[in-house]
Amino acid sequence: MTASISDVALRANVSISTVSRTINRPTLVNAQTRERVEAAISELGYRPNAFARGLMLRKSEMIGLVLPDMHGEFYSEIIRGANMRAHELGYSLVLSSAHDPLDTRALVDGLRQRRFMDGIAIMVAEITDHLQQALSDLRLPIVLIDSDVQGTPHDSVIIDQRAGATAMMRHLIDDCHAKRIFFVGGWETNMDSIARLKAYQEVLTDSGMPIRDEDVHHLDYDYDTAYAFAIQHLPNWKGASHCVFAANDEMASGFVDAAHALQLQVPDDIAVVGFDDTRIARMTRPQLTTVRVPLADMGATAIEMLCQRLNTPTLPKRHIALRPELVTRQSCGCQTSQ
Amino acid sequence: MTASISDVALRANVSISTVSRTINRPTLVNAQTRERVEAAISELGYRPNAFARGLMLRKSEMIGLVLPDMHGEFYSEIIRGANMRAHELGYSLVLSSAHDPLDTRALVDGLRQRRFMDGIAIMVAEITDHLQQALSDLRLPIVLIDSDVQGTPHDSVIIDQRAGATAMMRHLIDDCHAKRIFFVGGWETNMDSIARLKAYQEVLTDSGMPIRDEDVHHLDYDYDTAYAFAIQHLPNWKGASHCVFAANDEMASGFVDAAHALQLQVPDDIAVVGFDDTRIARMTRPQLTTVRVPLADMGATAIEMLCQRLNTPTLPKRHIALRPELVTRQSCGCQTSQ
DNA sequence: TTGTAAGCGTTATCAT
DNA sequence: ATGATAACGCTTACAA
Repeated sequence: MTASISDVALRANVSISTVSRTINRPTLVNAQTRERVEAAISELGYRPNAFARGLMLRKSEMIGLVLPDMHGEFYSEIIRGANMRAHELGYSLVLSSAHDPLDTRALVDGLRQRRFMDGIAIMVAEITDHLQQALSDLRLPIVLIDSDVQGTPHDSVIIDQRAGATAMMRHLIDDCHAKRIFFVGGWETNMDSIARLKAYQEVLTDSGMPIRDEDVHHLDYDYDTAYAFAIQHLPNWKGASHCVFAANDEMASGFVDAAHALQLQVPDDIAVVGFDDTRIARMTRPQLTTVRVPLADMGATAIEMLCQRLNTPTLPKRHIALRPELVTRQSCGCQTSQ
Repeated sequence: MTASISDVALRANVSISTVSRTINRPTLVNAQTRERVEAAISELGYRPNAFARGLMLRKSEMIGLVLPDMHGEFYSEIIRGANMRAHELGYSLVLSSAHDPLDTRALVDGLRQRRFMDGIAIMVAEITDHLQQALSDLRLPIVLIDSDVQGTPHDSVIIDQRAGATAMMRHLIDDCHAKRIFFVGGWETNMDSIARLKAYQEVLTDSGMPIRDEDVHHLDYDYDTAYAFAIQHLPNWKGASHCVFAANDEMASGFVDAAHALQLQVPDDIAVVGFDDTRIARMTRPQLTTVRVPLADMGATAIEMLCQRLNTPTLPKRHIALRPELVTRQSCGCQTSQ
């Protein structure tokens, strides 16, 4: 049987309060008795029982990280960042993800079963009233990740997609002297893709360039789809100072590979840029100019905000937007053309 | 304040035992009182306190997943599989990873701080005596992931690297009629790479083909390194029925891209195959023939074994080896050459 | 500086 | 079928 606090007390010839003090407020106990107690503790291999401790202290130092899905680098980077920061702050991370990204119901049910969490960092594909309700029912500190909900009663971290896409467009026009830019987005309903498209249109307008509907297309974020699409369209799109702005690196990579298959040179016959700065960006030849999205940072920030609120519940609500960063490599042509 | 069991009892005009029964063994309580209690429960929004529950039941239904690192698809797939199975079995996953993959000390300290876990699934880069000791000190059910430790007193899941590499070699020789196969491994000390090299040598020998030292090289698993290396060596390596067997997909992809840069056709001038079947394999042109490593499955299996032991502590120790699966695509040449 | 004792919210045993 | 009551292992006034 595992030793309890009274076993230690017995062995050290003190009361259990002294043992407790030795552990939690060592300065309050006489050096000699403290030594005795510490000896007893290590001899018995005693560890305080976490349940009993939690029962008194009403906290577990565990944080729930709830994600809509777990496939791919996107989520794993968030997890990595969150885990790192949680560890630094002395918290453990309890992972939980829905099977179906859109199944908020299942997600909520999972939350209701919440066991020990002091707070929850949560990312959802779609935030319904039902979910909002469920979240407040939890009566737990909550941080929303990457959900651009206006007037949410919770803290939140998002990524400033608009700023990232704008930086890319400015680079393309100002530095690469692009004359015509094709936009290849992801699913039409995808918030990120929409934000990026908006920036595309704005910068075009601001620069006095025309917005042509036929230059905007929506695919599904997939390499193969983009490759097939590119094989069809690149022959018409090619041209000096022409550029494809893909809404993620996978599609950009598909375009580059398709260009090769068509005997087109990137960036000379057609430039291609991506978004996200995943590993793929550096594994494409030429390497992709892209926008680094601070996913790990977003995870870490979410945890940090949550812990701060745990420590100071009265803190005013905060909504933090993280800025992506332009990463220029060879696929945009500005290096070769200058 | 959050409602407790006695609040419910008060409101439903019953004793706390009846409330507890209503929740845990509903059949033992009269239908009418049960209704009253259930009404009180939902009116108060009552949820049993997990700490108190854990204190009595001596279990949390939480499982620790400990990893040496969290970068990359490798770990994220393990996490994904583990999370899925844990969820299915009604457990939550508590994540924890060392900062430095080799810092077992930090890892152990983290474990000592274990709070609520019923058991732990752990993967370590290197398993020292010190760590072994720490693991037994935990006195917790443990499953080792991907650590080929002989005579470990714990359950374990590993991947049968040997079988995977052998399948690939047989395919290359029997189906693709390769005449000469170059092996490009990862770090020389990497267990996986070593196992794959061993299989390479064995199959060569079994097939009456010579083992040439100059055909075996060790790089660092990285795309860029492989690309640079390939640019140098491919001109000498090329040849009909010549093939590069890279120990992971990243390096294989580097070889393919380098071949293109050198105006070499894959697989006709030189075939290239990889290992792991990561996304990269399908994002390389031609797509990579490779070996699918069941990472998610490994994570899931680890959790499953752990839960089984939790339920039945007397179970004999088990050591499960998961078989990788050959995935033939276009880069090996067997499709075009037949 | 140390000990006593109350209480945290459950479940489980034993009466009734 | 239901209710008292004793654990579970800990923290923390309060007393000494």
